[in-house]
Amino acid sequence: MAKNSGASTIVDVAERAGVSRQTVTRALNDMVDVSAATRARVIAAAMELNYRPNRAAQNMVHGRRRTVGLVLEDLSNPYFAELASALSRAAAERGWSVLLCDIGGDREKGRAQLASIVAGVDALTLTGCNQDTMDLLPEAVLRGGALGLPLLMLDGADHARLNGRIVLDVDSGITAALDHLVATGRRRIAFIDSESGPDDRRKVYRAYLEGHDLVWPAGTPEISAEESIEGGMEAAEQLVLRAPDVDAALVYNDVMAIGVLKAMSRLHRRVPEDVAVVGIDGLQIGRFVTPELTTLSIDKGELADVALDVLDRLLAGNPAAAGEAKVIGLSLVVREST
Amino acid sequence: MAKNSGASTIVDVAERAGVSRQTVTRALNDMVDVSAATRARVIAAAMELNYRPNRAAQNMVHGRRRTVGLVLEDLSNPYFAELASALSRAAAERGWSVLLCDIGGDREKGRAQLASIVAGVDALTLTGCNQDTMDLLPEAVLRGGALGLPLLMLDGADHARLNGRIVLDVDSGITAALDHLVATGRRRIAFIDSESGPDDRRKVYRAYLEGHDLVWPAGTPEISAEESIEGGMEAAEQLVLRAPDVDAALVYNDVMAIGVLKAMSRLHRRVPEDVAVVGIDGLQIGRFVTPELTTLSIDKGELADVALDVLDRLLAGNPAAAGEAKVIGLSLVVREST
DNA sequence: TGGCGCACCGTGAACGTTCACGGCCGTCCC
DNA sequence: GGGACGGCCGTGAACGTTCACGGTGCGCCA
Repeated sequence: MAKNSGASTIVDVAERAGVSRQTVTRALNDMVDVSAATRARVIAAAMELNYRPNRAAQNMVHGRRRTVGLVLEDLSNPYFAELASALSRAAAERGWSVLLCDIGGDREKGRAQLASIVAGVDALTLTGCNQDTMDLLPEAVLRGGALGLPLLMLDGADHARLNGRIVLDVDSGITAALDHLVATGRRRIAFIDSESGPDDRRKVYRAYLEGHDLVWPAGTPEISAEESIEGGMEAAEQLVLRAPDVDAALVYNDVMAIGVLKAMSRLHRRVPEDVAVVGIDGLQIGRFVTPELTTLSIDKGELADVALDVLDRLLAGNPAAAGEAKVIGLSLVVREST
Repeated sequence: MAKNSGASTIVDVAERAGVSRQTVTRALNDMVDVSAATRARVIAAAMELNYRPNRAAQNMVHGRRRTVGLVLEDLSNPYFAELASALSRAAAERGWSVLLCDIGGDREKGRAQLASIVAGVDALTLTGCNQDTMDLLPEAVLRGGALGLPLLMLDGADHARLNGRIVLDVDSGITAALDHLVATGRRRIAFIDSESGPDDRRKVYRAYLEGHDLVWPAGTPEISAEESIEGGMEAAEQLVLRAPDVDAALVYNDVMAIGVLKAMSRLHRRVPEDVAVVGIDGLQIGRFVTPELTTLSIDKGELADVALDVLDRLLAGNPAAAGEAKVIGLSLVVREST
C-alpha cells in the first residue's frame, strides 16, 4: 500500500519492485539501461499500485507551461462556442493550454467552479460576463494587485478589476450596417437590444438615426430582451406589436437575430421583403437559417490572437498592456435577410 | 534580474526585498505576521520582478487535482459545444478541470496540439474522432499499457487503444423514431448517413425496414455525406433527385438534419407535409429552426456524468472499468418536422 | 591479468512553493 | 526583574518527478 493516504508515488513503485526511483522512471518511459526482467517487474508493480505520475511534479521539473482559463456562461450558445474554438486554436499555436469553465446558471456552483479553476491558470479570459458574474470570482482574485492574475475581458462590459479589454468597433460597424439598410430603402429601422449587455450599440444606433433624419415619428421603439433565441423571439413579437410599420431590425447579436427570424416567420412577416434583419457576431449558424442572416461579423480568430497577445504582454510584465483596450473591427456580411 | 533564464521565482523576490521566502509568501497571500513596511517592500519587489507564482509548484504541495482533456475537431459544431458544456459542468461538480483541445482541420497542428495537451492531463476524452484523429495522438499515448493515460471515447467509433467507450442505444432509439414515422403514415423512409461515422445507425434502419415490410421497391436509397450542415443539404438534394417519392428522412445527426431542412425549403418540399425529418442528438438549435426539428435526443449531462464515472474508476485502478462500454439511451422528442 | 568498455542500476540535487517549527526582540504585568 | 506573550521573521523539510553523475560487475581483448 502507499503510505500516504492519496495516490501512490514513484517511490512506492520503486520499493515494491525492489529498485530505485530512477529505474522506475527508466522502465516506465521506455528508456535504455534497464534489463527486460527489471522492466517487467517495475511495470507489474506500477500496475498493482495503480501508479499514475503526478503531472504537477512533472511540469515542475520540465519548466512552466502556460495555462489560460476561459470563463463563460453557456458553451451551448454558439457565440461562446465559436469564441472558445478560436481561443483554443490560437492558444495551441503558442503552446498554451486553455482550461474551460462553463459556469452555467447556478451562482453558487459557478462560484465554486471559479475558485477551483483559478488554482490552475496563469490568466483568466472572460466573455459575456456581466457584473454579477465578476462577483463570483474568488475574493483573492477580485482584489488583484501586484500578484493578481491577469483578467481579460474578451468583449462585454468594463470592470474595475480588469487588466485588459477587447472592445469591438461598434461605431463604424453599426454605421455600415445602417448605411446598408438605408441604401436598400429601409426607413423604419428598429434596434433590438440586450437587456443585460452594455448599451453602446444602442447609443450608436440612436445617434445614427438622429444624424440621418430617421427618427421614428411616434418615437423610436425601445425593445430589449434576454440574450437568447427565445429573447429574440419575444422581442420581435413586441416589436411588430408596438411598431407595425417596422421595415428593418438591427439586432444586438446573431443568436437573438435568429429568434427574430423565427418570430417573423410565425407572424407571417416575410424576411427580407417585409422586414430586413441584421445580426451582430457573424456566427456560422447564420448561414444555415432561412433566410440566411445578414450580420456584422467578428473575426474570432483575430480576437483570440489579440487576446493572447495582450495576456502575453501582461504576463511578461509589460505595463503598457494594462488597462489598454484593443479594438477589433466588424465587417458587414450581406446575406439573404436584407 | 532573475538568475535563471525564465521567470522570476519567490527567492528572487525574497532576495530583492531583503527577506526570506516565507515572508514573501506571507506578504503576497495576505497572511498575518508581516509588518506593513515589509509587506510593501515585498510587493514592490514582486512587481519589479514581475513575479508570478508557479502553478505547478503550488499544485504540487497542495495535493493533486485532476484534469481531463477534451479532444474534439470543431467546437463551433453545436453538438460538440453542448457536449463540452455538459462535460465542463459535470467535471466542476467533482472538482475536476477540463482542458480544451479543438484540433481543427490542420493535421500537423493538431498533432502538436495533442502532444502539448497530453502533458497536462490525467485522462483524455475524445468525441467524434475517427481513426485518423486517433493517429494524431503522441506515440507514447497510443502505445498505452500500464502507465498509459486513460482514453475514453464519448461516442463514435471503437479503437484498440481505448480504455472505455460510451455507446448510444441506437437500436431502440432508431426503432422508436421509425415507429413514430410509420405511425404518422410515412412509407418511403430514407436514411441519410454520415460518410465518416460508424454505420451502426444505418444497420438498425435497414433491419427495421426489412422487418416491417418497408423496403423500397426500387431499392432503399443509399445517401451519405459529410457531417455538417452543408453535407446535409447536399444529401437532401441527392435524395429528392434519386427518390422523388420520399416522404420521410431519418438523418444521422441534428446538424445534418438542419441542412436537410434548409435544402427542403429550397427545393420547395414542405416539412412535414411533404416529407418528415428526424435528426439525432437533441441539439438546442433544433428548437429554433423552422420547422422545429424532431430528434432523437441524447442527454448530454448524463453522458458526461457517466464518462467521468468511468474515468474515475479507471484512474482508481478499477479493472472492471477497462474496455467496458456504457450505454446511453436516446429519447424521441417530437417537434414540428414530423 | 590488467584494463577497457558496456550494461545496468543507484544517489544527490534540482524544480518552486508551502507547512511546521523555532528564534528573536520588545512590552506588559505581577 | 523575571516570566509570559505577541509581533515579526527565518530555516529545514516536504510535495513527486527528472537530470546529471557515479558506481558496480561482467566480458572481452591485448
